[in-house]
Amino acid sequence: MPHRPTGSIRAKPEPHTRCIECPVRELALFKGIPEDRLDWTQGFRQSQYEATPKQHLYHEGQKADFAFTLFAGWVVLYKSLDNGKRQILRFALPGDFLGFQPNLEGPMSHSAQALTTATLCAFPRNKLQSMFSERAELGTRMAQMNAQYMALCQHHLLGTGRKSAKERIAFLLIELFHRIQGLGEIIPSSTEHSIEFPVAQEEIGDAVGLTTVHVNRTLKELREEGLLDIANRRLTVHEPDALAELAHFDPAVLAHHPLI
Amino acid sequence: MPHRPTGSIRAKPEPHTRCIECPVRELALFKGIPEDRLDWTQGFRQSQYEATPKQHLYHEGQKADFAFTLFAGWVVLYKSLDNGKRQILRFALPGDFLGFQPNLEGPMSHSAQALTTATLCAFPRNKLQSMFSERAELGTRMAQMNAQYMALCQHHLLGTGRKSAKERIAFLLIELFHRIQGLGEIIPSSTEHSIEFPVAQEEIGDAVGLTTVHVNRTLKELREEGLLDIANRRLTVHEPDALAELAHFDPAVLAHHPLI
DNA sequence: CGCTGAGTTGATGACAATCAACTCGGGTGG
DNA sequence: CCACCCGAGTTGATTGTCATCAACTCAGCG
Repeated sequence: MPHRPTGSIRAKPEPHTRCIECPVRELALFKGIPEDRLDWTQGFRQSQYEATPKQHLYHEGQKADFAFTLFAGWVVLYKSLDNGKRQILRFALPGDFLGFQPNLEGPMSHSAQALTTATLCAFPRNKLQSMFSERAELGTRMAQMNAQYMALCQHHLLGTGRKSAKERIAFLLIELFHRIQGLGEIIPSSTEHSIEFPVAQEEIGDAVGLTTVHVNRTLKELREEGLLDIANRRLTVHEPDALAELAHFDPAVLAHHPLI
Repeated sequence: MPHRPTGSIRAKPEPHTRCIECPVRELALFKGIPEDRLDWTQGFRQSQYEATPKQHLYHEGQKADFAFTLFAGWVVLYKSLDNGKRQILRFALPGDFLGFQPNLEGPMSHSAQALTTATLCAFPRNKLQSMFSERAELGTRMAQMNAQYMALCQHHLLGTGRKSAKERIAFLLIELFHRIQGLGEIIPSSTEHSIEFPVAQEEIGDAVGLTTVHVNRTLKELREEGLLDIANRRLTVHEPDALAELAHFDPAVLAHHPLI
């Protein structure tokens, strides 16, 4: 599966959401920026984009023009091997920042692909440098967000390295369940026990390092144990506590922490 | 293997190295800070510490008093599972920053343990907050360093998820080889083809997600193929290019990139 | 109505874990 | 000084988890 480009990014038709009324602002990079400075932040925002399912935002190994704040939808970040295998690094959800890396000008270290229709706020990469130098507290905020993503990445590393198939899958599902629940009203269609879940079994496999066949069998086990159900692009978690325990998952790691 | 505390951190006897003469300053958090401001940075530095092999700097799940810049020696960062397994997240080398995470006041997300005698520069965690707000470019620098560590973490995730035992081990070894080589004269005892390597097979296993037995067999294969040798706490890489190719390793990911 | 992509199931095999025994070198204490 | 001890490394035999290959179901859709 080469995971090729499927088109380029298209600007969303006007009107664009303004920073001041942005639903995810307090989750995202501009958290803590005073309201009277939001005209400044808006100046750095090239415009809003809409991506269609399977569309790539940027490609591993190629230079990219933009970094993004995700407004709505799901995006996967992944790395590929030349034998066709891929590893999903992160499921990006609304509020997440995509595309920050040490060398802002260099080729991307990974690819980003929309899983659903996704709305994004685009920042020209060549302006990020001056954005960070003009308002240096953005650097601290970026460091904090990055540290959060790092914590997630480290949890998955622990999982793929040291947990069984069942534990890994359980961890991924309960993690995504909690992350979506944490977004609250921003994701309207979630209920106490279920969330919209536009993730195929193949993607679960690519995230936890298993084949689709084995993911399928493992999901069947979890289903038969009454822990969860996946049907119609919807994940229902019947026993969140039992699932969390099986997965060695602690919801505290997802909490939003102060720093800015 | 419970990996328990093995003592608490001891202050290094005077005199302490001053920031201005710090050998790793340009690799570390204070890169780019003008020389005439280094008295300021020094004010945040509690003091220097010396850790002995196997000693812990902080423990997963417990609060810690300090974050550190590593001066000299090797430190491993790892997470544990209650069944006794552990996953090494990163081998920290001189210049690396240890202990930054989203909630500076909360319990540590992972443990840090010295592999060799290690010299560290300690920052009280409760002062980090004000350090970042007083000189906000430190935030940007921290974000950049974190992004670098993130890239490493993602490479390892790709490895444990999608590569064979041989590829993973090859990757880890060539990565550490290049990182040490990149430190140049700071690590005097390295030569063109060999570096000091205080890493036991058990630690290699904990890093790449394999048992010591399997690490041993795989190292034997690599040795018999003439790619490398490990003996007397020293790693010799006979065929760096072949090893890098086997590992799908690109040295460019370790390059130091500008941002500050 | 047949096509397609995702999901499901079975049979088989490979890779790595596990269990167990043994070597070897460095350090310690008798 | 030597014997013993211990931790790290090495090797063999066996088991188990997950990959691979292949076939088939099923729902959605042109």
